[in-house]
Amino acid sequence: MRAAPKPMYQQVKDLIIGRISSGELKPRDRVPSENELVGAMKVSRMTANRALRELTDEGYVHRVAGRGTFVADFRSQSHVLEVQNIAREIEARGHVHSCEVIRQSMQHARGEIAKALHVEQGTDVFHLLLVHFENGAPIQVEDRYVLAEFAPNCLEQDFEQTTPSAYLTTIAPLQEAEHVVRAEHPNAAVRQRLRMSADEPGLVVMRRTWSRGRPVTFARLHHPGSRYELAGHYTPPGTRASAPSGAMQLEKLRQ
Amino acid sequence: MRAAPKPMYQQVKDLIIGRISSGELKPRDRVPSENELVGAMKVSRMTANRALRELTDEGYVHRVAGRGTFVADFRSQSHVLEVQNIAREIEARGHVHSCEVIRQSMQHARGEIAKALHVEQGTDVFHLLLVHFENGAPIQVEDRYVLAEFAPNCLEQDFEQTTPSAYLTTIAPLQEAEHVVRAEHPNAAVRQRLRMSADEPGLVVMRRTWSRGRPVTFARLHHPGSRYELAGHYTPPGTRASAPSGAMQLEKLRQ
DNA sequence: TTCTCTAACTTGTATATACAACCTGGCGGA
DNA sequence: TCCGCCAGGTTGTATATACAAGTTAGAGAA
Repeated sequence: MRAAPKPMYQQVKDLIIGRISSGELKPRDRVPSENELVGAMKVSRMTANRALRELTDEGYVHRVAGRGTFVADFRSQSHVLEVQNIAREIEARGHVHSCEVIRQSMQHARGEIAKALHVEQGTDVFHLLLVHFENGAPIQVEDRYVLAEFAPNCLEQDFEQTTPSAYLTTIAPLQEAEHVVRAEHPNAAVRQRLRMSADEPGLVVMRRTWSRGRPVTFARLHHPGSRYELAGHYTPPGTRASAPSGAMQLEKLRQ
Repeated sequence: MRAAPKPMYQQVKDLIIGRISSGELKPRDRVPSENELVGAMKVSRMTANRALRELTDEGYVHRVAGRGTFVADFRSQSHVLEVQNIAREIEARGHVHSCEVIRQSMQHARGEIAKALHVEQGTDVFHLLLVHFENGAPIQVEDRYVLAEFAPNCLEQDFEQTTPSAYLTTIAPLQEAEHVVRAEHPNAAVRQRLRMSADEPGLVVMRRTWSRGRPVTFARLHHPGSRYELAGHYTPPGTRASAPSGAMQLEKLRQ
């Protein structure tokens, strides 16, 4: 059985993606121009153009006529981060975000953490426990584990200034994300940090993120049900949205 | 001020999208071939090819070499329906889905319903109230409003056989979706139908869907927190997933 | 009738070429 | 020195052409 040879435009795409995934090309770095690819890979300019254009659609790179092609800032507004950056979300509402670091330590992964990150029991991981505030009111407890190998200088970061998700995206592209949303009563420790009453339901987002083909971080995000909700708006690519800031409108509707 | 003329490939795309949105072209209908577009719109074949190729990437059409281009089945596995079809979701788990219709009536939209659907107070809407069961256990109360003008024969449907969302997608493409997820205590009526205990938190998904540029349906989906959770897996387009059925794995992780 | 093969049409890819618009650095003049 | 302009590189689009490969309908043979 012979593998069908990949089309040239796909080979060009794979080359660029490979350099980005490996870290050889970092965000804002310049990607070879169409003409350079013509010379280097012996393809026509149209083929190089198609490859770079598709990489643009897929969010890997960003092109400016007259200047060149550049590795995209990981992932400016892509789905992957849609739920992720709570600081930006709060600021977008015009409110003040602040954050308190409860724990920032190195641990050995055990049980479900090792399982979630696909590593052996005992592998080094960083454990972060933060509380995020919106205008002074606690709105999220972030309980996060990060593969130590992936983010070696995690302990030196000041997460009261930069959220973990913002920090992690500066290290490498986040390529896949998985989340599970659940309603449940938080345990006493979380409830106290979120200043929730005993019978208030909590909204928990469990989130796992991949980079370079393997899971690198796993987080449990606890929210008070009375003060937090998740909103999403999906438009098929290539359509201009017809809903004027739709999510905001729905947020106003109370049952 | 002169509007810059749109590029030809975009004009071709707009033409096809227009015919699909208007209903002139229905799912599985044949779309003009590249050569027909060359003749009809005076463009080169490469330009027609680019237009149809991008429409493929965006999920509007589906192409088969040798046969032609066809309007895609709305929306086979796109984001828009990701959360939507609970019957398929339950069957995918190998469980049995059943459904009980509590109410199926015509009403006049008032208050927040009229607001959510962007129509005048008193506009005709259908009100559906269903309970979905997984292996006999109630798992979702679906409280849905549908614009009567959009789905005139809504009262004749047997929703115990076909879920409303499956039915609605046969009428017209669902182009945009918006949802808000919230944890809250359900009211007594919902709690009773879902056989929830008094202090069990509920997971509510409020969902609004657009077709042909306007909102056509608005639904509140109530779930018992102990038996239901939302899972999502995002992969940037053009990447092959590296997580083996990732969402299923995370589902196993209990705190 | 039934089967086979071919002609015609379809998409998928690749190249060479062309022109427009945009951006930057550097040269030359004031 | 400072400013303006232009050359050359970059992307964006469009066309004409070519060949490969998948599909189908129908002609023609058995």
